[in-house]
Amino acid sequence: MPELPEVETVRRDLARHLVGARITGAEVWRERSIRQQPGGRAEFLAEVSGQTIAAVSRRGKFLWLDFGNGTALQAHLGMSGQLLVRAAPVEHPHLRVRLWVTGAPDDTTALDFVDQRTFGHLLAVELVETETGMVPASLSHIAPDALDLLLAAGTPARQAAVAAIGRRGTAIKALLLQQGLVSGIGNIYADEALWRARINPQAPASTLTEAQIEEALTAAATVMGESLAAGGTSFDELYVDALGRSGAFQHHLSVYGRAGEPCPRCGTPIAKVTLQGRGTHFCPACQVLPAAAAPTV
DNA sequence: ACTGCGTCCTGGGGGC
DNA sequence: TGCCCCCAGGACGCAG
Repeated sequence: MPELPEVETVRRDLARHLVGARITGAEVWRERSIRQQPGGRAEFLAEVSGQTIAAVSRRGKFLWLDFGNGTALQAHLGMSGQLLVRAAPVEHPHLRVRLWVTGAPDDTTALDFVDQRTFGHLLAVELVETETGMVPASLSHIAPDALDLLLAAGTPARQAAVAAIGRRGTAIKALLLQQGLVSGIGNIYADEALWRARINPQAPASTLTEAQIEEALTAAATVMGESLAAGGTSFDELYVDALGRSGAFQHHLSVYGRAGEPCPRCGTPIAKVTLQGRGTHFCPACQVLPAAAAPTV
């Protein structure tokens, strides 16, 4: 499942293979993959055709091909989306959209959007100016991402994120997943970050200290940084980079997908519960609920 | 305003 | 062997 490290890996690949290229045309096989385009297929084709890719940018799990003229092609990979650069057309059962390009830095002639579960999407958008640069207008509600917040430790943006989280009575894990508070964290890295910070995922954020919330954010940024260095996490074929290569960080996960296995820190079997509809992994011994949040029986 | 659940979608895997 | 049901989850919509 692509989260920040996986999306950033893809972004870097796309920047290397596509900056300077011009989109000559597009084919849409699955209308659902461009479902957010108000004018549908015709508008999508008109907006991307003829555009030159000036840069590839990212915020959280969203990335966009910046056309350098105030417009862009936004992409979200959802659960199973892949953006694959091709030297020649490749058949794929889950190919949803193909962009044809010319003038790439190498032999790339196509960018394929492959998406088995179709939770991802492409959307031609306009960019708006923000304090962090030009971003798609459709993403103005998406917060700065976790890696930005790490770099900005101690700054007002980070303090604001910590305060906004600490005000809420919701389980800390659910808040880490809310892209409007801090972006880029998904189910895997939320579990990993909270294990590293020794915080119970079900703990209401308002029962945590400011230092604990800081630690959760720092842990999220740290684990995602490590994953980025390993090319991301690939559980199956659903995540690969833009050249189709798998990542390696799945071998370094401490709790996610390891229910019943010993906690790497204390040996206690890792527990798995459902929290707001999401599989949640934690060590019941290392990650105890704060007394203030303990259930009153 | 905040909270939490349902919905979308597909293929793989478990169970019978 | 075959079939059916459940499961995975990011973002958003909606009800309470």
